[in-house]
Amino acid sequence: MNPIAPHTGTPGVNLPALRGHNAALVLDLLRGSGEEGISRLEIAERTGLTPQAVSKIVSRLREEGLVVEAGRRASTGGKPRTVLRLAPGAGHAVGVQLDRDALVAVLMDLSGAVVAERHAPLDLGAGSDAVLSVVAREVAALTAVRESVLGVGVALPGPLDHRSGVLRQVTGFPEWDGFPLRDALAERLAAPVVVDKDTNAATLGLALARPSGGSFAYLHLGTGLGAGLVLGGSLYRGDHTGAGEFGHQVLQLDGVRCSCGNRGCIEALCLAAVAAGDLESAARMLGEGAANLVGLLDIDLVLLGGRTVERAPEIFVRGVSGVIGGRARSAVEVPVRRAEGGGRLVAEGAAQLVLAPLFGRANVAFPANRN
Amino acid sequence: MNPIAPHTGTPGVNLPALRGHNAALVLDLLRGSGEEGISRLEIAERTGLTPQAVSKIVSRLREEGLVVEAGRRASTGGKPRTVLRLAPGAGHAVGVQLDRDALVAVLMDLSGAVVAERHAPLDLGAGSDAVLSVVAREVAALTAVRESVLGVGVALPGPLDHRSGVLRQVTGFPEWDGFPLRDALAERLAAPVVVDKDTNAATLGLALARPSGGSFAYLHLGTGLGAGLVLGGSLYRGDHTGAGEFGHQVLQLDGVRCSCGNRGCIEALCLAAVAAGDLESAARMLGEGAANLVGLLDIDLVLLGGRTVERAPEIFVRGVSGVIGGRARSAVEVPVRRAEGGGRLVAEGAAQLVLAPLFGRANVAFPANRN
DNA sequence: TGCACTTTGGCAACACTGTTGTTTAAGTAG
DNA sequence: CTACTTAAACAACAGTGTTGCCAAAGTGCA
Repeated sequence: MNPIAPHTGTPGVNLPALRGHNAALVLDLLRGSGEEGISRLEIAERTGLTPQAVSKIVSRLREEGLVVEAGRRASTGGKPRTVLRLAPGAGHAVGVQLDRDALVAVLMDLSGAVVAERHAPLDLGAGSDAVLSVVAREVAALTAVRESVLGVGVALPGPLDHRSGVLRQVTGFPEWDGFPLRDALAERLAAPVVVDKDTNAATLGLALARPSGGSFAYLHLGTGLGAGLVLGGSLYRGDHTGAGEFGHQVLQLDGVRCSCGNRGCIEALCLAAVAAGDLESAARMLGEGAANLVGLLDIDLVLLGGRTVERAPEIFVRGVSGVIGGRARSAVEVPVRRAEGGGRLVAEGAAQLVLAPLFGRANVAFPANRN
Repeated sequence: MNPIAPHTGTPGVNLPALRGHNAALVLDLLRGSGEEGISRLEIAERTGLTPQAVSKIVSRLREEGLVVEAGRRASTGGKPRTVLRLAPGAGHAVGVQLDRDALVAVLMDLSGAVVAERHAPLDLGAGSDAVLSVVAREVAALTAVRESVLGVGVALPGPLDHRSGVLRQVTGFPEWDGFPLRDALAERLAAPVVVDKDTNAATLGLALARPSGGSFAYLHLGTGLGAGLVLGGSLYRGDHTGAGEFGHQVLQLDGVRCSCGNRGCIEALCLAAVAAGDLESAARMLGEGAANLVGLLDIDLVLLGGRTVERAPEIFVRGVSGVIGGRARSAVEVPVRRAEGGGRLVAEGAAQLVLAPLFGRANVAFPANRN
């Protein structure tokens, strides 16, 4: 790829791009292997590259300090395999979740482990300057001692364009409409910044916690209802970062009026049931929407999260699972589970917005990717 | 990629794979340029490859007979650009549509033009032997004089696994359940065969008719209701070839009973309205489902097709467009159009199942891809 | 008609990729 | 201690796109 004259259309691949791709692949396998580690030959088997190619790639990564040898496996009759692991301290990313009334920030190492965490109150309606100041303060506090901070990922509710990092109208806070959050923060922090929707960030975090490949949906039921989609192993944002508009799916043509102006939106139905204290009913309606989605996208797995789900996870898991199982047009059963991660899910995902490109796990254009 | 020991996980890329990728990219641009052609420098601009790299690639493709020079552009003050075109006769593919009562087969050249066409009656319930005989006869008639037939694509209704080419229970014809159509046909025809759902084939055909990139949905309303999805420029089949199950999306929780056992499926609602002669109402309900899908997947464009739509295209386009426009939560308008192609859409798409891999436009594993 | 200039595209040398063939390292088994 | 097995590195290699340079083929103006 020519970095000077940007091309249109599908990119051609040259040797540096090839090298980067394979290196990212190896790093991703190392990341996925976690504490256990992985040997060169296992990497070769999983990538289809020759052992010698893997040796060369690993050798380069070791020189860069991203990979370390960590013991050996038991012998199977010959020389034992050398275990490789990601050098966790080689890089860090900050993830920030901006919510209506609170901020959560984490410092994450390359392996995905959270090494520091901060919480602060926030008033998203207090104006951009005030909000940016809080963010800058918390980020500074997290990165005070650390070097090698690769960038800052920011996740927040509401529609936005993750490529340009410009917000659209955040629900309830019209003053943010058109605000170039990414560039403003990047200048203030003097670090690369990536911005995305909170559901997308959470979903990315969940995606990276699983082996690559496969498809799942993350349904988030809190003060609103949204979804994140992972299709074929990678986060699907849509062409305008608008994918995952799950809450305003119409489930009842002549149903109750929703704040969006339509009738019978699943969000309105669900939240009405929650307000009435009927969580079982809310779970079943969520299940109907989930079943629509599962059928449409041929999805393997449904994960549930959000404050309302956390109030009674078993009820929601059982309810959603029941409806999907009842529809079951395919032979394969689709498991429904509660999303792990709890209150830090979004902030962790935000940090992964920065790390994911290193592992070839993001379609996000990340400014630090110049090489 | 090592062709002997198949790997698991994301594939590593080596020089042959890189070469193949870039060659496919160039071929796809040539295909997309159609009659007009495209010059080496334009290819370089669109791929980001250097002009010299494009020259080398084009030179190889010309040696293989896939590309020819065809005149020159007007000069802009210097040596005029040489126009390149795909050599249409360099290869052909056969596309076969199997429907409940009829067969349509086309012979397509590399450029996507149909050079021959056959229609025949068919009884899909007459048993595999009888059906295969009809297919073999029609394919033989089409390929009698031609050489260079790259393979045969077959599209038919009902669920199946496109990777293995094994049918599942075709609606209304339980005797096909588990039949290995791809392998059986490949043996009988002594040619590579690819099998896919009819909606997927039609959608692939539509996708190849547009510039690469972008997302759209093709909604097919005939005796049933299905959808094909193109996300980020490539056909999305889902992990088990089950994506596009649009018809059994529930739109009315307490609605009329559907043949699938549920209540309020959009297919049941639409077809009931059609049966009652109320096409406007059917169009609006189709629109509600389409709007759900557009929001969920952030889609750019909706194409409508199928026998029922063809009865009154304007009504459906207007009805669906009205509902989507009314929901419009994003700033961008989503156009709704009738799918071009008419009765040959599926058969043409079936042929494209064979051709698409040459242009890097398919995630389908095609046996002829050994290199 | 001739000359300067612009633009396209090929040729040659090059840097660097993963691959192949071979060797060394580091174990187990008898 | 020897024979065998397995892992990983070393060396030579084929082949990719890139770079630098030059020939080809036009336009435009004196």
